[in-house]
Amino acid sequence: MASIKDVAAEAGVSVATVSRVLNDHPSVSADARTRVLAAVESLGYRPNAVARSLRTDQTHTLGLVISDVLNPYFTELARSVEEEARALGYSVIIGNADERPDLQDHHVRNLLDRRIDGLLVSPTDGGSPLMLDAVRAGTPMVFVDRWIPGVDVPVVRADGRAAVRDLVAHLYGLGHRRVAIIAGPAATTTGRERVEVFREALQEHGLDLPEAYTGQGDFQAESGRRVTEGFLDLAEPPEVVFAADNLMALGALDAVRARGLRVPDDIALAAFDDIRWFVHTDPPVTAIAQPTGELGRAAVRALVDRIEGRPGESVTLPARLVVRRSCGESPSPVQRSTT
Amino acid sequence: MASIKDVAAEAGVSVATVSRVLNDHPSVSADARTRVLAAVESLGYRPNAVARSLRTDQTHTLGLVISDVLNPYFTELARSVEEEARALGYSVIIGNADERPDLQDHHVRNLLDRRIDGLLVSPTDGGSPLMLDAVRAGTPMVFVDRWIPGVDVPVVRADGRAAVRDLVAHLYGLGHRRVAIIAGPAATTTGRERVEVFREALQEHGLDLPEAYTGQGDFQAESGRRVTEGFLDLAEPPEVVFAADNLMALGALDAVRARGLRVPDDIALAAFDDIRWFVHTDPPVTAIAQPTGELGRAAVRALVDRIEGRPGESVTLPARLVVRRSCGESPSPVQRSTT
DNA sequence: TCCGTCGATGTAATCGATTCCACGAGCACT
DNA sequence: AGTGCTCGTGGAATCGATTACATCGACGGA
Repeated sequence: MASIKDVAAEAGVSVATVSRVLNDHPSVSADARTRVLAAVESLGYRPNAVARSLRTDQTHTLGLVISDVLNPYFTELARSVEEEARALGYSVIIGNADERPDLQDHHVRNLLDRRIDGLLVSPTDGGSPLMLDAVRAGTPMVFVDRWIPGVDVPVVRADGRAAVRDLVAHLYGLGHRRVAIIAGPAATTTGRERVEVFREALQEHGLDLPEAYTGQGDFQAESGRRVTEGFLDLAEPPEVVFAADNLMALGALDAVRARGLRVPDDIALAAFDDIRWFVHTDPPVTAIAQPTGELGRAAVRALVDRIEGRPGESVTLPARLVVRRSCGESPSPVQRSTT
Repeated sequence: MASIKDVAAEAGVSVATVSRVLNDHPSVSADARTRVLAAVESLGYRPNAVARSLRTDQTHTLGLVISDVLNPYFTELARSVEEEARALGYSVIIGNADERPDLQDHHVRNLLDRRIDGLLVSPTDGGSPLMLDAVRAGTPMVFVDRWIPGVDVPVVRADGRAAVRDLVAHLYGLGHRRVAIIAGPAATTTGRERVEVFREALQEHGLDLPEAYTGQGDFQAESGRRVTEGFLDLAEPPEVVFAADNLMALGALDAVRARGLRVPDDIALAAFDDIRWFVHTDPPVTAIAQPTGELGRAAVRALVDRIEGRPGESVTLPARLVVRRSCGESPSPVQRSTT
């Protein structure tokens, strides 16, 4: 592959001049410029990004460590992140942690070794020493969706409080009283927070969330299935199950279907995270929708701000309830969506 | 960030010795080794992958350019690719072409500029000059799922011929005679091939696939919706629609639902690519399942073989039909799956 | 005419690693 | 004792870019 030296030789100038043309530095003659460009063209020269990065100490690359690629919420996030980054002149390297702290660390280490300019993370756990070190060392970082409390890093996330309150009101209005949750890992902020917010909202209606009705999941489908099985095995199963993410809701559907039961007649279901498929499931699933694309874009903007020396602020956007049929038919015509 | 020089100074040896320890070269004394390792530890030193790549001309990185991240088939593929690559000591950089040739070229160029060791592509079109140049220049490459005919690059893919034949037999057995397809872009091999195979299978039953019943889609949901609308507007709509991928099937479901019609009573539906959600859609969708994970792993193995100087062969694995309820109830108990 | 300035260019240092080559010490063999 | 190993080590070149600094010619003003 042709290097800058080959171009210089072909154009009959020095490598410095070639570099100046390529980075459109002002002081280069029109004549030299055209000769260099012709040489670039004829050799099919492309600058070596590795060499450039070594010299300039910039890779124009962002690292994105997401919790689970198989989760449509995160793939949509990844997509919007890449789009916005591209618009700002950056590329993105994605690492999939698969909800495993060790894999998360593997990817963070790998990305740091590659000297990415900044890191976007939705942490799977309470904060590995590795990540804390990176923050301390001054690596530009932004948390998205989930975060690590007590670390001075901007957080871009959705606030589900109002939507969860709407959901509980909806459930209450349909007559449901025995309500259960499939929680995410307690090591994650979203894992804890969604349970707390849900419990508070229930209390406002005088309902509580007993131990037996809080199942511990890990945000992946299999755990949703397992926890739901447990609920169905209880002497008095819940009337509704709220899954803290879409994959655990999928697992819950699996469990219900495996027993030959029906949603919502035998047991109702709601989920955090709305995805396109929920419109077409049997029945369509009531869910809390996050402004996923906007979150991804805001996170990139915050990170690039940090990288380029501007402040880079936290952003919180509201989530909203999308009512469908999985919790039962509304007696009154409340807001109903089919999209 | 500490460099190899800092480590050398701290350990009281030369950079050459540090490098030897790090790459466990045999001829280095036990004493020097322990001093170096201690220095590495105390400085928290991590080798700069950028510098290393520049010197060795290896990045230990594979590029993966996929057609659409929002397609669960491709995210599953991406996941298995990353897993296998990691096992073999490589990282993966994913580029999402979003079914757009220009974006595909953008990513290919970006990856080549980064001097990735090899490229895994499922091309969105018939072959951009850029990609052909890369092949000619000797970049190790492997096509996965889709390929470009006439280019000497290993192809790892599923053969859907038998499964499509099974599908047609199934449809025929259920009494369907007016059969339509939502095709993928003619510029892609899978786009063309699935139509041809389907048409051939129909002919074996004496059925044909008229022009009006072959809709042109682009593998994305919106096109599936649009084409299905067209079918439903016909004076004599088809009895079955076969979508050439899962996203177009989703779009078809959208169209059917928007008219207040039901699958399979008003119109039956089948899809290429099976995904978890198809079990829970209303109704569960009959689909052709590819061995996605195995394809991803085989593709990585073939690519790494090429990179490391071994042959690296094409692989074709069979797809299989998974019958569910979206084409109507089987009169006879044929193979039926609920998973 | 001379000097200062400016524009265009080249030389060489530099980034952080790897690796070829040279060198000295220690040891075995003759 | 001299020769020829091997082993451990350091010096320095190298990868492909960017960029500080030096140089040189032209030109304008005094």
